[in-house]
Parts: sequence; C-alpha cells; structure tokens
Amino acid sequence: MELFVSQFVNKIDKKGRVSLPSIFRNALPQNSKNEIILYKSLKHNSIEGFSGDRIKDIADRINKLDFFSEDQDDFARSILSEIIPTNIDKEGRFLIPDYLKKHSNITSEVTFVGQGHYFQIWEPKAAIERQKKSRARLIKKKKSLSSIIFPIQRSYEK
Amino acid sequence: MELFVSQFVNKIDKKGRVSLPSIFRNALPQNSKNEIILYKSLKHNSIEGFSGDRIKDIADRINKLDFFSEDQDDFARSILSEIIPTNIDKEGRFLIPDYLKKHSNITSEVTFVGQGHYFQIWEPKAAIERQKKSRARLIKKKKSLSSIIFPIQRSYEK
DNA sequence: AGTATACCCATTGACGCCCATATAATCCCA
DNA sequence: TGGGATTATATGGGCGTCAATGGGTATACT
Repeated sequence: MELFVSQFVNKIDKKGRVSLPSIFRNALPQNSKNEIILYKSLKHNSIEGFSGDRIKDIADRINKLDFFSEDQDDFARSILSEIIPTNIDKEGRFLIPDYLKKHSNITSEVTFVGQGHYFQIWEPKAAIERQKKSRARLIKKKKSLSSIIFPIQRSYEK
Repeated sequence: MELFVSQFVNKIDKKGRVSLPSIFRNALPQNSKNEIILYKSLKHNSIEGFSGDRIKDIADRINKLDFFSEDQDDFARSILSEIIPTNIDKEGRFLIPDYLKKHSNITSEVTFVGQGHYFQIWEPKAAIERQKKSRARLIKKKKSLSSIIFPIQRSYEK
C-alpha cells in the first residue's frame, strides 16, 4: 500500500534536516525514493508534500492547455514555479526551505500528517489546533461516516 | 528530471554573467548542456528560454495557430526572428543580451521561474507582482490548483 | 587598439555523503 | 513465551564536493 497515513513528530537538527517518517518513505514509489515535492499549502499555514514522480503528470496536464493562453501561464506560474523538489539523503532526511518554514512558523520540530496521497508538515502546536477544529467541524456538520468513505466523485474540469 | 520547476534569484556580475540555476542546468538534455534559447515573452515584460535542442517546439506551437491569421504572422515574426541562442560557460553562466534586459527592466538581479518545459527570467520585483496576479486570476476564475495537482484520487499502481 | 566573450582559477557557504550512537522495534530460539 | 540478540529509526557530527560569485587573462572580432 502506498498511502501516507498516521501522524509523527520529528525534530529539525542544527543543519536543518528532518527525518521523513519511515512509513512515509516506504509509501514513496520505488523509482523515486530520494526525492519529494514540497509547496505551500493553499489553505493553511502548513506545507504539503508528495512523491517526486508526480511532477511529470502535473506538467503534462498544464501543457495540454493552449500554450498562448493565460490559463496555461497562470497554472504554470502558480504550480510549477512554486513547487520545490527536495532530496532525501541516505538516512531519510531532507531540508525544508526557509521560506516554507516561515510560512508555517516552523522552528525546531514538525508534525507530519498523512493525508492519503499527500502529506502535510505543520508546526506541532498548529497541527493540534488544526486537528481539533477539523474534528469539531465534522461533528457540527454531522457528516455521516458513509459520506466520508464514499464521497461524491466530482470531475475536476469545472 | 527534465522539467524546469521552482524559482531562484541570482545576481548579474560586472561582466553581465548570470548563473543558470543548477537544477535548470540539469534539466537540459545531455547533448546540449551548453546552450539555451532566449526570446522575448509575448505576454509579459520577461524573457523566456528553453533548451537549445527544442527550437522545434516553439515553431510547432506557432504553426498550430491558424496559418492565415494575423496572429500567426505576428508570432512568427516576433518570436522566430528574434530568437537568440546563448552559450553557457563552464561555470554554468551565460550572458543576457542588452535588448532583452531592457525589455524586461533587468539590472542587477534576476528571478528564474520554472514553467515546466520552459522557464522565464524576470526582474525580481516584477516576478513577485506577476505571481500575485496569476494566483488572483485563477481564484477569480474559480480554477482550483489542487484540481491540477490531484485531479483524481486514484491508486498508484498501474 | 578597443570592446566583447570565453577560459581558467579562487573563494565562500551550502549541501550531500559517510560514519556513529541511542533508543525503539522486531526477531528468534531455548 | 520470555528475554537476550539483532535490526531499524531518529538523530548527531565530520568533511569533501558543488553551486554561486568574483576576477584575471587570453583570444577574437571590428
């Protein structure tokens, strides 16, 4: 299985390195175990990440748009130029770029949060806050379990 | 990876040289690591560039436009006639022609912007402006970025 | 000669690679 | 099944290499 699940708190060392949790490493595809993609979350003060082998798909999708269209340019600008490929060393560690740390108020520790096909990196306290809110919101909305397990598939074109 | 992604701000030295970011150099095909093509962007006050062996790409894109349209003629004239092949030295640096600098208001620093199969070179402040506008336009059109990053939640195995 | 460009060498700071250790998890056999 | 032995994971640190940048000099073109 190749999903990012569960939650882990790891330390950032003096050199700025963090260990990607072991089971997240195992969730990466065999052909690209030594690279992940990071980018600012669009919704929170957190970082999101996923496996490096997905960039091509993303680029392909963007390139299918008309080269001379504004959309093509906007998507490329907002996604391709904003993502950061990051190398994972032999010990499974990687560096978080400074501006991403600032964006998410990360200093000495981070919380990795599995989100299935991607994961998030939070400042630990913010991660706890976020979780409380998430849960509260779900309860308030009285979402049924089935709606979460079998969400309505919506097309992504519109 | 043969895609141009991320952004980098580099300095122009007294001799007018700029380092092409290392990962952009790596994105160039092995057979033509020492040449890139530069040209004026049609959409912005910026420079666009890509690998030397992909001139055909831009020609193809222009040719996809209606052959008899004014646009086709204009594009062909303004791009193909002004394309500049530029050499990259052993340290990975190259020279930006003066008229391209003027076109994009570049003086002492530039921002390299990865756009997938090509990249852009901007005056740093203009690059930031541009980024904000791109994002705003996508939001206004209600185009979701995650729809491009995570179009369908499908499993990885083929 | 004068301007421009390529090649060579140097410096600095960042990053990757390697080795080490402590704690946690897993194994394995009596 | 208990508990020592083995392995894995998170973490620390040394050190060589590379990227970005600066500058000197040879070569070329006009």
